[in-house]
Amino acid sequence: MSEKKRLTKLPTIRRMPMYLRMLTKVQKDGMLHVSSNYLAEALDLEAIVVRKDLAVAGILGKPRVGFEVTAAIAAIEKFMNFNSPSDAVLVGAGHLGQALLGYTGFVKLGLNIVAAFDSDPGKCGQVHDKPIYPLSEFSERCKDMNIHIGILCVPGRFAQEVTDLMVAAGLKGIWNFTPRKLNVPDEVVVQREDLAEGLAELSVKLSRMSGTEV
Amino acid sequence: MSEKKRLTKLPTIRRMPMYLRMLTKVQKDGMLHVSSNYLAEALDLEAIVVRKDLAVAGILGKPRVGFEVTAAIAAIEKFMNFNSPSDAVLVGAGHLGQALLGYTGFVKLGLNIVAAFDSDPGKCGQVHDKPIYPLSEFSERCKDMNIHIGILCVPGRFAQEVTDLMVAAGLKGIWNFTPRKLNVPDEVVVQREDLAEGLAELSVKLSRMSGTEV
DNA sequence: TAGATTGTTAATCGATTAACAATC
DNA sequence: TAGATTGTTAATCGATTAACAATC
Repeated sequence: MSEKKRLTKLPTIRRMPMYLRMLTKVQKDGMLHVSSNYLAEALDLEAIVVRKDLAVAGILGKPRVGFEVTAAIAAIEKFMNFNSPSDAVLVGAGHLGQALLGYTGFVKLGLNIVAAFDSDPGKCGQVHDKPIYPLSEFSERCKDMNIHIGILCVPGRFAQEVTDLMVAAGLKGIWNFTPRKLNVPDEVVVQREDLAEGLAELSVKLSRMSGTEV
Repeated sequence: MSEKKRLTKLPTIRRMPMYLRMLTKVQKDGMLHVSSNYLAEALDLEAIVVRKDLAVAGILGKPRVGFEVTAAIAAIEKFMNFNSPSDAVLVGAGHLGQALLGYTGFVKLGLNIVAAFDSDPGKCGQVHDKPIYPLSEFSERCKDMNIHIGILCVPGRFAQEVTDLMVAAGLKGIWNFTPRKLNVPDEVVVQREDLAEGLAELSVKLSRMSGTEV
């Protein structure tokens, strides 16, 4: 029903982890309620943005009181499906790969990295309590574990090759940390993560600051 | 002059590194000219977006011919100031820090990471040909080297503390890889890099794919 | 010349921001 | 009650997309 219900805009979606983090902090601090104004201040946003975003996740506040912290946390987790984490695998256990592998915060955001793969046998073994397998075992293990999400941390020149492997193993989503465009079938989702974008933004903001307009 | 000239929109700025990469590749392949259509196809964009963006960087093409590859590369590099890299330092030589330290692609984008710092003496030494100094030497070394950009890769709970150190050392831009909001004076620019945003986007796209609308 | 590809100008779309009545 | 804070509705802003004349 309501098949054509309006799709939530992406900027709002992308802000959800921020709200969740801040609400959790605020909860730890013992606050039972929080105003949009408080959250906005703490997150460098406008209060109206916070209210609109929370409304999207089904969170309504009370005038004079604000938003109930615990309920808001629960609502975001439900809305974003953070409570039923998906298992994921990572390919490319270099520094970046290991950094992601060791980051414990993803589980709270619905992502559970269960294993990594690397073509270098020397990298195989155990890192951050996560097993690293030879890439040759990729397809078999993914199917065994019923994996749907892959994290791509290999050098750019191997990006498409490993992507093909991921698609063949039945993965449905690829988090792409290489600066390459990946060719995938329509039913596979690719999320690019290109640090160069942020760097470009930073340097332009800096030159604007110092007067060297761009 | 033209102090109030229109500021280039950020989305365009963020796409510049992509164009530069693709143009460089195309150049290596021996192409002298390239059409907006070709670039769009290769980068998953619309041709009109490519043309508008390139125009912003001062690159004009010729009907029937397209854009001159070498000139376009030069124009982007000039527009983005990629040719005069800024020296930067990094704090927090964990896995993420080391990954950034080892990534050679930043120099082409105007960022030259010259050293890292870590509070753990065990981490100090040399990584990827870059020196890692004790954090206690931060301020002195930054001033000596006339550094203006800092990359923050420490655990979240140290984020503000190290930020204060950076500000005190005279840094003007901070690339923030922690999920914390940083308090800085007005004249300091902070660029957030929050992987959780991309992850949230990916998981929503995935659930949309599989019918579980969000 | 004919036609591919450009830059420009206008239209659309989507997100943010503003204004304000509702309400606890 | 008075006033802080909400949700809603409308206005603005900015980016993308569409249409098309210009031109090599």
